[in-house]
Amino acid sequence: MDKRDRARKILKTLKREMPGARIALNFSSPLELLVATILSAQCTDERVNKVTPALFARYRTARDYAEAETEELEGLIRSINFFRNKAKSIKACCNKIVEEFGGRIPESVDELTKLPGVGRKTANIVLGSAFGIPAIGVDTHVKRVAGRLGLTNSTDPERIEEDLSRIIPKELWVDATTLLILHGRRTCKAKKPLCEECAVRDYCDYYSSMRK
DNA sequence: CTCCCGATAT
DNA sequence: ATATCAGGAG
Repeated sequence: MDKRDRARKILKTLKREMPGARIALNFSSPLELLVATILSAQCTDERVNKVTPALFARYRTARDYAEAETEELEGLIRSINFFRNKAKSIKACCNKIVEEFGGRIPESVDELTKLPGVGRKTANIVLGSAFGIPAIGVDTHVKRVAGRLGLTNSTDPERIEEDLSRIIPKELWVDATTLLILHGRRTCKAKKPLCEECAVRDYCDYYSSMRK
C-alpha cells in the first residue's frame, strides 16, 4: 500500500476513534491561541490551561501585553516552565504585532515565525486552529507518531512537515495535526506505548516490527 | 549544542 | 531523587 493510502486510512480510523478532536489548549481568539501556544513549549496543555483564564482576563489585546509590566506578566505565568523567557517573548511578540501588523495576528508562516518566541510549530498551530488555514504542526508527538507509523523517515521537524504535507491531502492537514498529537498523548506514548489498544496498529511499522 | 527552569510522574 | 514534558533563541 502506498503512503498516501496508509495515511488516509490511518487518519480516517483516528477520526472515527476521536470524533471532534480538537487542540487541548483553551482559547477564544487568535491572540489567545498564540499566547497559549507560546506558553505550551515543553509543557503540557493542561498546565497552560490553568494559568490562561487569569491571564486572558488581565490582558485582552496585543497592546495590553506589549505594555504589560514584566513583573506582573511573569507573576501570572510563574507556574509555567521558562516563564521568564516566555514572558519576554510574549511582550516582544505583541509589541511587534502592534507596531508592524496594526494589532492583528498575521496569517502566514513567514510573518508568524518572525515574531519573537514563535517558531514553526507555534506558527502552524495558530494558522491551523485559529484561522483554519491548512498547516501541519510538527511537535514531539507528531514527530514520534509519524515516525512509528512509517509516514516519514526524517528526524528534522521541518522535513517531517514536508513529508507529511506530500502524503496527506491539504484539507486534512489541520485534523491530522490534532489527531496525531492526541493519539500520541493517549496511546502512542513515548514510553510504554499502548499498542494493544491502538486503533491503527495494523498500519504501524513500529507495531509490526515489535511483534516479530 | 546550550540555555531557559516549574510541575508532575515514576 | 530524577527524567521528562504540545520549543525557541542565541
